[in-house]
Amino acid sequence: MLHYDGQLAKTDCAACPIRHRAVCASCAPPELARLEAIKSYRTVRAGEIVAMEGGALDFVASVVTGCATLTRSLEDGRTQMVGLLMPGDFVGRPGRDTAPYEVTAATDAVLCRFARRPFERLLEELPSLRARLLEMSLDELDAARDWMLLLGRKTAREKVASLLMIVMRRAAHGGSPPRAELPLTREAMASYLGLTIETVSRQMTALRKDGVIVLQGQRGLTCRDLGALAAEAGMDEAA
Amino acid sequence: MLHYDGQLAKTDCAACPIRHRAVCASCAPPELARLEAIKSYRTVRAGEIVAMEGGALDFVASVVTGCATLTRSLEDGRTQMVGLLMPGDFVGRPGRDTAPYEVTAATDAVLCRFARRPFERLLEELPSLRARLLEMSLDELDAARDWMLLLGRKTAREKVASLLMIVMRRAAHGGSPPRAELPLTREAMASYLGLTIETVSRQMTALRKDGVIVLQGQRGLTCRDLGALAAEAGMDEAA
DNA sequence: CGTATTATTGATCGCGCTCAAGACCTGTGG
DNA sequence: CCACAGGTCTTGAGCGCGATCAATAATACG
Repeated sequence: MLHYDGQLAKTDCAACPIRHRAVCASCAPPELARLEAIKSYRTVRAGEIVAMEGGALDFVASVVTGCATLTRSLEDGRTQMVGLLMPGDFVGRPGRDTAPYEVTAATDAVLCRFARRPFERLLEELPSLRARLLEMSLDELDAARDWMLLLGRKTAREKVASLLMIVMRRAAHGGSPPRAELPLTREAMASYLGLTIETVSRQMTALRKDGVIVLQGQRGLTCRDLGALAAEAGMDEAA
Repeated sequence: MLHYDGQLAKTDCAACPIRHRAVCASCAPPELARLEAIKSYRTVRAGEIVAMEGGALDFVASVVTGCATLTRSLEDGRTQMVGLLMPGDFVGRPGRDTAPYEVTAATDAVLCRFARRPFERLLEELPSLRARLLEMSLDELDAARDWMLLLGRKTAREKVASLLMIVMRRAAHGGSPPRAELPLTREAMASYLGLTIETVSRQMTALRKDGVIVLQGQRGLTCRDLGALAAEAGMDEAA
């Protein structure tokens, strides 16, 4: 994983690791220059709250490195993760000035931030930016709907396997056998899956004992047979 | 509820009941004319499948009257509703030609359809159309995230109360006490909530016996105290 | 080292599912 | 009018999955 601390302000967009995936992906160089003029990087530490549920959100941002989560809560403290943001993903909502959910850094992370107002103006002026944001929003919506199927109908074992599949797809360093570092604590996994920490832990143990996965320490994850994991997850094998 | 059968082809957009809410809401008259040139109405009967999961979807549409649902399924038949479309809501996904979920009419419904290709071209040419679709997609995403909190963390009683709140907000005929017709069968409610039919039925009975709601027949619903219902749902009272 | 945090494992409980029966509602035909 | 069928909804009895409560183990950090 790249570390930008210190030299971040100097990084230009052409060298950005998420140049081709983020909201700016389809901007041509002149458009990119407009965005670059209003951007600023911000490093946040694991656990840091970036925006409060119901609080002001006067910027939007792309996740450059690391991992952030969106969570919603009930008054009595029950919480549910409603978004998992990986590098390239977009935070914030143009046209609204308060956050409907809490945004938290799951790991140390770097954000590429834009003040909301100037970004909204650019959104009106740059068709490729608007088109890309629409495309990303529709992808998010599809992902949210898959997630709803998971929350509503899958068993605990299927839920855990599904999350591991998602992580392997998005965070696996290429290599054989496929390997990844879990960006989430057990608590965050439980929040994602609508389960308790204990149940997540038990299912991880069960998948390990059944030979579906191998764990290295608390975060390391290897899976020799992604097809078997997908089957446990009740997903199409189209990994 | 309005019935358009027969005279549908003649209805012009200016008289459309969803003119100010649908994807066309922010189009000026000249833009509207472009849309009007490619639209066609389609009436579907309750229960009719509009698009198959994984099947071709060569059109997009607005729901004019009635109610449609989006559902995703696991291979063994478990299904979860992932979208509930009321008048004004948008069906389909520009830029993708297969449906990632099944689209079904929950009640008799009227759709205002646009062939996908021509609609995509208009999307590129009409900024107000694109802006409105982006806004609607972001609203859908927020709604999906609320729904995820419901699926992951709410009890059966809270889930049922939440659904009744949503219906009262969106479908209640103004009047005191607030009254609405449920557009969903018990089966559809269960699919929405990630519950079984039996549990939905039991919770409806419990809410009735506790005086929170009054049922007229199988579909009629009256609620004298929306605040009490919101409290049962674990929602903010901002109805 | 000691302390705090995070993860695992065990024992028990209870909510919502399953299986089953019966009630109600609607339409059809005699 | 009733008889019957097919569907939808309600109600009951019992069970099992995942939650809860509790203790222990592993890891991180001063």
